[in-house]
Amino acid sequence: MTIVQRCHLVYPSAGRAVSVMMRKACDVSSATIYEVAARAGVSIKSVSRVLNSEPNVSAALKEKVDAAVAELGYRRNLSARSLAGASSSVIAALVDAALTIEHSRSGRGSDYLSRLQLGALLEVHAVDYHLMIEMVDHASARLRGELTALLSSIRPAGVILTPPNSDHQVVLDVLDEAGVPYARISPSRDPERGISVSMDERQAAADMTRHLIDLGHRRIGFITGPIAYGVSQRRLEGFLDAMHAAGLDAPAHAVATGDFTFDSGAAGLEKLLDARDATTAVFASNDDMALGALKAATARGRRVPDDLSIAGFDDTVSAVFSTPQLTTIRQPVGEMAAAATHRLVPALIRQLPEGEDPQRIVVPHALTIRQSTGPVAFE
Amino acid sequence: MTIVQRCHLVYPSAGRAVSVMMRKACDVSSATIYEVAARAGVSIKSVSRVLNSEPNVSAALKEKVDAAVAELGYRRNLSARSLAGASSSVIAALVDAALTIEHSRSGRGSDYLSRLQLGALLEVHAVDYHLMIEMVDHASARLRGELTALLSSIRPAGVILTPPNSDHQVVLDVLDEAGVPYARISPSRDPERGISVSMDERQAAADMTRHLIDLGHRRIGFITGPIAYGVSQRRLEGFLDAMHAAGLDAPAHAVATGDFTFDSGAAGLEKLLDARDATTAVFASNDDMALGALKAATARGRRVPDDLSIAGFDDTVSAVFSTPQLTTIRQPVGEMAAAATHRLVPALIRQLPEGEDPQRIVVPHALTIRQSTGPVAFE
DNA sequence: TTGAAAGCGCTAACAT
DNA sequence: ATGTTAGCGCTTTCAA
Repeated sequence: MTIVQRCHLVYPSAGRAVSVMMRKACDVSSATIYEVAARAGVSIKSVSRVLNSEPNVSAALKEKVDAAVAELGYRRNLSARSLAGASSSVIAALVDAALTIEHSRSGRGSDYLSRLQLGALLEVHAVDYHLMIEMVDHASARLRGELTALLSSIRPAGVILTPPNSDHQVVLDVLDEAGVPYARISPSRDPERGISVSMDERQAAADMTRHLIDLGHRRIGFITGPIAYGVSQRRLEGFLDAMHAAGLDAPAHAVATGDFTFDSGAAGLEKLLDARDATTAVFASNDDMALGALKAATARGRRVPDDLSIAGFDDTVSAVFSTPQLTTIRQPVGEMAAAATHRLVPALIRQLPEGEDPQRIVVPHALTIRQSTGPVAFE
Repeated sequence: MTIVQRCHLVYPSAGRAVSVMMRKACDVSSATIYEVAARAGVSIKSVSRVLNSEPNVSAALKEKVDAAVAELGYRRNLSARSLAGASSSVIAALVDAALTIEHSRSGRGSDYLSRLQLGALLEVHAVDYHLMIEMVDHASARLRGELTALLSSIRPAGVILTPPNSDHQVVLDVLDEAGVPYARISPSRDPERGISVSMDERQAAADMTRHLIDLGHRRIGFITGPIAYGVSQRRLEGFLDAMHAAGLDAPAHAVATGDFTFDSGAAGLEKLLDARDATTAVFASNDDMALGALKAATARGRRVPDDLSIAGFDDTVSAVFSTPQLTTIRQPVGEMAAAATHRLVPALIRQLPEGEDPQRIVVPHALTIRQSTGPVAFE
C-alpha cells in the first residue's frame, strides 16, 4: 500500500505555497521546479538555467541544482514547457491517413512506417524528446485548417514528413507559415524546401545495374514505375547511366513501363522478353514488380536465376520470402528517420559531421544480393 | 507571402489584453479561448463549458460559442489543457526498448507494433486525441524512476501496454501509483490488474484443431511453445479441448515442445513423425515453428498439404509468403489496440456495447485458411 | 445559468 | 551571476 503524506513548502521569495503529494521515500514523485529550487536553495530561474544549459552559471550553483534534481528525481513537465516556451520537446511524425486506413483495413502493418518510427524513436528517446504520430487526411477540404490547428495545439519542435506528405504543397505551406522546422523523407520535388532526407535513387539504380553487368549480363531489361513519379525517373536514369558507362546498349525496347504493381511487373517482363528473347537480366524498379516479373518468367519456363536474373528495388518484406529470394536495393528507412530527427532536435544538431549540408541529407543505401541474380549462363 | 497584422482585443471582464498574430483572412489561426469568448460575447468559462460538454449550458450560449469556434477555427491548446487539467488528451503506447532496438538493428520493422499503432491511431484521431510512442527499458536499474518521471512529464490520459510490458510488475505498479488508466494487450498473468485486451487463445487453438478434424484428420500432432509462457499453455489446452471433444486421442507423443523458433518447429516435426509416422496433420503454436515444420516435412519427402497438413498461429507476414501459404490464426492486433483506446478515452467509453465487462475485453480472432491444410489423403 | 479569479509548471523578459 | 515577475491557454474552485 502506498503511503501518501502532504508536505507544504513555501518558496522563499515568491511566497508561493506549493502543496505536494509525496510518495513513499519521496524518491519517485512529480516534483516541480519550485521544489528543486527550494531544495537547492536557489531561485527557479537558476534551476531553469541549469536545466537548459544556459550560459552564466557558476559551477557551484550547477552542482547544487544537479544534486537537488537527482534527489527529487525531477523531470520537467512537458506541457508547462511547451506552454511557456516557443516549442515543446515533441517531434511529430505526419503519416498519410489514406495509407494508414488502407494498411489497417488490409490487416497488414506497414513495414516502411514501422522502420521509420523505430528509427526516430531511438533518437528521440536518447535526448528525452517524445514522438507523436499524427495522421493527415489529404482528402479533407479543411486540411489547411486542421493542420494549422494541429500545429498550434501540439507545438512540435519539429515535424517528420513521410511520403506522400513530403511533397504535399498545403502541408509544406502550413508548416512554413507556422515556422515549424520539418524534415521531408524522400521528397521528389521542391528540393529547396525544408530539410530533405533521402537516398541517392539514381546511384542505387546504377549500382544494381552495375551488379548485373559484373555478373556478365549484357542484354538487360528495365521495368520503370509510373513516369509521373520522380523516383521512377531517377531510377531509370541510374539504369541508363550504368549501361552507358559500360558501353552497353539500352534500346527503347529494353525499357517497359509499369505502375509499381505486381501485375504490371509480370506484363513488363512479357513485353521485354517478347521484344528480345535473348534478354538475360531484368531490373524492375520496385520489388512488387520484380516479384510479378519473377512469376511471369517462371510461367514462361525461365528458371531464375539460372536462365534469367531478376532484381528489384526497395527491399520490402516480401523480397525475403519469395523463391528465390530477391536481390534488391535496401532503402535505409530507419537511418533516414534517425537523420531527420537529428536535424530537428537542437541538442543533436551540434553533433553533425563537418562539411555536410545540414539541409540535404543523403543516406547511404545498400545493395542486397540474394538469390534472384546470378552469373549469365554460358552461351 | 503571408500578411501579418496585429489585433489587440480586450477581454471585457478580465481586462486582459490579448495580442494575437492574425494570418491572412483570419481563418487559419491559433486563436485562444479568450478570442472565442470575446467573439461570442461570453466569458471564457462559458466557452470552456461548451467545449467540455458540461451541464448547465443554455442552448443560446452553446450556439454562440459553437459559431465563434467555427469562425475562428479554434482548437484547444493541448499543453494548456494538460497543464491546467488532471490529464491530457494523449494516449501513450509503451513499447519495449529491447524489442525496438532489435527490430531497428535487423532493419525489419515490427508488423505487430505497426498494426497495433495503426489501430490505435485511427481511434485516437477520431476523438481528437493524440498518440505518443514511448520506449521503456526493462534492463534499466532506474526503470521505476524513469517511468514515474515519464508519466508526470506527459500526464497521459491513458497508457497502452504491449507485451512484454503488459506483464511487467514494475510498470504496472508505477501506473497504479500514478493513477493512470492503462490497457494491457494480451496479458498473461494478473488478469485483474488494469484493463486487459486479448483474444481467446484457447478457443482459437480449439478452432484450428477443429478445422483439421473437419478435414478428416484423426492423428494430429501439436508443437507447443515454451512451457513457461502462458500463451503456450492456453494454446495447448485448446488443442486438447478440441481433440477430446471429438473423442480423439492425444497421446503424449503427439505433443512436441518447441521454443517459438523456426528450428524448434523443424525439430518438433521430426519428433512427431518419428513417434508416429502416420500423423496426417501438425499444428504448431506459432507461425515460425509451423514454417520450420513445413521445411522439415518437405525435406522428409512429405508434400504439404497433400501428404501432411500444417497449421500455424499468429498470421505473421511470413505466413503469406511461404509456399504453400500457411493456414493460421490471425491475431486481431489492430482491433485490440482500437478496443484498448476505446476504454481509455472518456468520450468513447460511453459508446461501449451493453453487458460487456469493460475491464476484460476479448477480441474475436479469425481462422485464416490458406493452402497448407487440406483434406486427409484417402488411405 | 453564468462569470471572476486563481493557479497548473514552466520560460523569458527584465531587474539587480 | 542570480533573482523577480509576468504570462503561456487552459481548468477549476468559488461567487453571483
